Amino acid sequence: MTLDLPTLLSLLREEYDVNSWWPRSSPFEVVLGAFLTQQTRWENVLTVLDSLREEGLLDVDSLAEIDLPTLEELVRPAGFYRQKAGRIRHFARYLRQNHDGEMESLLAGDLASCREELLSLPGIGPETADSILLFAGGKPVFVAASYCLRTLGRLGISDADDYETLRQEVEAELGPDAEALGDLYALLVELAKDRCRPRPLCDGCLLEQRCQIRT
DNA sequence: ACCCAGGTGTTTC
DNA sequence: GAAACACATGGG
Repeated sequence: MTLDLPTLLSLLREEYDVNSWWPRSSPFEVVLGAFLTQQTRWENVLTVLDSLREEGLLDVDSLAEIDLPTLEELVRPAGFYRQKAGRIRHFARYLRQNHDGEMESLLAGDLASCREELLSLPGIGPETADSILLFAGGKPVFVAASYCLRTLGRLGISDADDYETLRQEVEAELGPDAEALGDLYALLVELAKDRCRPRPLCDGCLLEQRCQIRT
């Protein structure tokens, strides 16, 4: 029996919980999380988001106006703090300058132009752009992270070898269903975190975790 | 002490 | 063009 994407999705939904992924945060907060989580554990991101919230800085104007050294100190627990602080402040300033500080405005256009605009900003690459489109904008895109590429490859579900190919493949197979696309991405990451625990996903289809597999 | 994490940008062959 | 490197803290 071979596994298709909808089947894998329902199997993973039985195994893992995905409710912790951006639990109805504001779109702007999703953006902050998307920057902060780059190459960083989510627990460390929460530390930063919590302290920003505590300081009352979790809004566009505050972060557009904050002085850099202060923001750097707040971002420090999430690593790469100088880069991330600068990029976050730049995003806040850009949003205020070009979209009246409203994420709804940034996310208003068609998918392709939104994506292009996000990708033009410093610190936003494919994964961050698609995370924002999906989790802040509710747009039906798949975040084809390296985890997804590797895991779907190992399962024999996809032979895509680059980000764009896998993204389009999955979007074509699951259809424009933002919830399904988001769950699949989140669940594949949960699966990857749950390393070194071989797990039968279906008859004759054992997913060995990536004990020695590098991302 | 070493390896990795919900990547991106720059430099180098 | 791809590969290699820089960015950096925190937890296993």
